[in-house]
Amino acid sequence: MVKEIITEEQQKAARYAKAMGHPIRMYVLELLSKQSCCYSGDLTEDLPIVKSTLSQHLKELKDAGLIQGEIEAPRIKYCLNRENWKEAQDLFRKFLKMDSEMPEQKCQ
Amino acid sequence: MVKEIITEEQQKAARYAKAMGHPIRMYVLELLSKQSCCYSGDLTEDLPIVKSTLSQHLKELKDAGLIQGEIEAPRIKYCLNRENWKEAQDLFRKFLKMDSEMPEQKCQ
DNA sequence: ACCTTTGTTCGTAATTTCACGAACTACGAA
DNA sequence: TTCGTAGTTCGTGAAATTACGAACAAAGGT
Repeated sequence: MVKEIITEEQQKAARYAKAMGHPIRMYVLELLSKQSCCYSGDLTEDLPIVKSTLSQHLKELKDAGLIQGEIEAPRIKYCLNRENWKEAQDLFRKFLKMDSEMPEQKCQ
Repeated sequence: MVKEIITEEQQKAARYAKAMGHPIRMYVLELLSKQSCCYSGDLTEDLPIVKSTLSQHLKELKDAGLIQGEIEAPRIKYCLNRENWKEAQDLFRKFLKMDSEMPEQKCQ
């Protein structure tokens, strides 16, 4: 689906971006970046989706490595996966910084 | 598909993230953030996809507002859409900065 | 043991994404 | 005007995404 000219970093950044590519997931990430943790139940109360759909979104974030769940019976406590969150931050920062202020560069 | 608790900014950020959510598109964006413009033909030579597929990816980036094409017959010159690129940068910067260094915050 | 709460998994359906090749369009050059 | 180059659009599948409700699993409280 890709090739060697596409770097490992681009692959990773795309993976994270994809996980961030939905308003619900963006909302969850932003919440978790502000308040350290949350429970699925609290989210379903605020969000316009049923719990099973939310569960899928959380799974996507989990699969992408951006969040992690910790059992705290009978609930599950969700937090950011700090390690990967940092990696995503670094990747995006690098990516975003990339062109900050460029006059007129070569065109091809 | 969403609701009011999800902010306009989150919607926008998610839209940009979605467009960035594929290695090919990430590659193109990174290239354009480095070299100001490129042509589709140059890309197809390097990338492992045929031109019609590339055209679709470019269209997605265009629809998301991240790039723009300018006719330069017989080719089309692609550049970043500076205005929206800046908006995306700001949105992500804001988002990424959000938790930079937090000790231990309230959990719900 | 049984019930309640919490969240996941399953089944389903509609939509979107991704990729390809073929056909088409636009435009400059011969 | 005909030809070649550059890129888009169309048609087609396969796969992934999004969403829902129903059923299920886990664990604490009664």
